[in-house]
Amino acid sequence: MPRRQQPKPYHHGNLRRALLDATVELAADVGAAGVTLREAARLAGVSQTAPYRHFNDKQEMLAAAAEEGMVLLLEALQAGIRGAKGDPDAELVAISVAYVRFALDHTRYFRLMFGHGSPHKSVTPGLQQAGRAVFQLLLGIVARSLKKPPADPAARQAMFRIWALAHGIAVLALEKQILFDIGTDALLAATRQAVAAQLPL
Amino acid sequence: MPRRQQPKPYHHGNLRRALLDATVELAADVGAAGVTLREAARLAGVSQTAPYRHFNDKQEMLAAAAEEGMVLLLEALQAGIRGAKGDPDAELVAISVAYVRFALDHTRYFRLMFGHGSPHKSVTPGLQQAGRAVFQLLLGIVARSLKKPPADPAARQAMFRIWALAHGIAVLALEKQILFDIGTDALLAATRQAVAAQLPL
DNA sequence: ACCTGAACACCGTTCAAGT
DNA sequence: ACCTGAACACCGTTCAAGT
Repeated sequence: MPRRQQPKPYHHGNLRRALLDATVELAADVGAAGVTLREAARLAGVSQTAPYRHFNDKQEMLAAAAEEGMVLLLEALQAGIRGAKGDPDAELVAISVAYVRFALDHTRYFRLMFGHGSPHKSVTPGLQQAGRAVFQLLLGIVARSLKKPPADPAARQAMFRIWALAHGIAVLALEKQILFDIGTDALLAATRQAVAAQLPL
Repeated sequence: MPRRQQPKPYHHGNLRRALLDATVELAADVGAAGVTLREAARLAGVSQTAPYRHFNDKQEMLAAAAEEGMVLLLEALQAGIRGAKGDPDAELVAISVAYVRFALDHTRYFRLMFGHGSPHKSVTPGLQQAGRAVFQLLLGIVARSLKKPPADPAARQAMFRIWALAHGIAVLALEKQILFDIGTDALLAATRQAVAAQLPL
């Protein structure tokens, strides 16, 4: 989506939006590490210090963009489990596949959220909260699969195993640590298979 | 290990060594992203441009340090499987646990190798080769477990699942994406359990 | 309220020069 | 061979100032 080339009034109109778009754009290759406050300002057609009107510093700008990505991830995961109505084990496979698929489909956001230079979740309450929502969604399914309360240590451990599996696949795929080629379909199939092998928890 | 405060002759003696030590030191917190050529030179007690005598650029310095870490990892993995003499499945559990343990014990190296700003394996032939050796070690075990040749796609897929699992656990643990606390022993136990659940491949 | 421009202390890298 | 010092084009961030 290319941004309009307006006659450029003194007030930008929606600078915050433009800066967040620029942030995601710049994160495409290297992740948050490739994002520069000055370059984002340039893309938004604004002076180098204008971003400070909207964010206290670079970390907050990154965190705001990562938060948007986290909300997108949450929605993708929720949509993913919709197919497996009710059955927790089917939901676990579906949510894991959705996680890896999100990493492949929204690479720029995923890199921004988890790649090089990504902001710590503690930077912003909003980012932390969005991360917690994803966490809770997964934990809830695991708990139902185990028929234990979410607070149970066993549930947390099991959740961690599933998450680590999906996250590990996504990260290795994105960072090209995979020394052999593997297509999208094969990757999703591998995810399905790997998670299924963990069941029943 | 604190470096000696010598009378500082014109020629450093072992600048390359000192720079690599400084690199690992600086990577402790944030990973390679926290490494600065100038700061490494300062730690080595040398001018800002002296590192260019030993490395073509910053990436090569990072890659050289990462390569040393990769060799350490390889040795740790080899030592890890020594206990499970011969049995491939026991070796798979052992190598995965050794992988996660390395991440916890040699955090600075692991962050440097896989964390924020880590050098691409393609930067240096040495780093690429060291990475490949780790890859081959794991692939060999998986192939023996499956009783298939290492070149078989099924072996590669299975290897990828095991690696992703161990890597995912290590990464989540280090990046503190874990929103709950979990001790070292529990983490290694979770690794053991998660890998064992994948067996037989 | 919102944005600019100069300034400061940092980078990585280059290049001529010193021993 | 090995190292220095000045220089260049970049950063993030601050601060006084403009509209």
